[in-house]
Amino acid sequence: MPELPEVETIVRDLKRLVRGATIAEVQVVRPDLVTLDPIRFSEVLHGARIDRVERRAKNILLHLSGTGPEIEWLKVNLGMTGRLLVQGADAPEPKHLGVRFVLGDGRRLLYEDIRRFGELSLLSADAWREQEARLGLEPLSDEFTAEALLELMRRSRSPIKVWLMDQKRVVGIGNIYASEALFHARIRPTKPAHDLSAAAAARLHEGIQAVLNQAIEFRGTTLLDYRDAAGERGSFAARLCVYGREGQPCVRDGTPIRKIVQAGRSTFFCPHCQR
DNA sequence: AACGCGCCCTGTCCGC
DNA sequence: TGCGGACAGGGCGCGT
Repeated sequence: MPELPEVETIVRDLKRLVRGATIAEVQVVRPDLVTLDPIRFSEVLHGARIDRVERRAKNILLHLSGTGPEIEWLKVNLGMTGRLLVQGADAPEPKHLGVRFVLGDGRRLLYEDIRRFGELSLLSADAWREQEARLGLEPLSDEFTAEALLELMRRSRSPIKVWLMDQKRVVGIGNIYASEALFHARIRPTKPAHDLSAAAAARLHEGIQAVLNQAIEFRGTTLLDYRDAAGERGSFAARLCVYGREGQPCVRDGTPIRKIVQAGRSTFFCPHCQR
């Protein structure tokens, strides 16, 4: 579901809405969503303060104080259908509620997840450092350059579209933005990563950043389930060039968009202008 | 080591 | 209208 732009939108919302808030009470409605024993999970968070909100890859990170020395982070991965919603005390609760955080001022921070592929985990500073070390480059950071991208791609024979979705190299790109970035760069999704030229790497670098930044501007892509922290949809879906547009004319040259399956996921591209 | 596949789960849509 | 199957934004663990 949520890729970097959607997670970034939620993180920006949460910074505004819950930074500095205390957690008065926690109820775990769906125990399979939390990594700890649900009773322990609630106990640890009781009375904690959310002092920072960050994004790394597709994870939302709440930095906590008042949890004791063992636990420093609440990491939320939204999976396909996860949502983090901030609501007033008497707003109706969502149907697929997973975890309810009652805040000090009475508002609720709610984790909802229809398919329950998401996960909430409590981590020590060391445990998070270890996980974080296995994640690839942030595509909107200064370390992500066309040269770095080219160097990383040289090591893999994977089709470039599949390669882009692997969070060990570059993070945050999922099924929608992989197709979109390749369209912008005019690169065929089936091309082996190590076959891309320096010029293609430069176009892909530009395509990735342009697509992600625009999607953030439009508060993400809502196909069906995605919502921001206020429960609102993103509006980038109307700007997608290829994703979900099989058979419709390419916005550049009118050729019908094709859909193929790679590593079990749908890929969309223009067979004429993506070579 | 790198890569492909099945699977976790619920909801929706399409063809018969 | 009902029913089976395919498919949906992610990521893990398994086998080769």
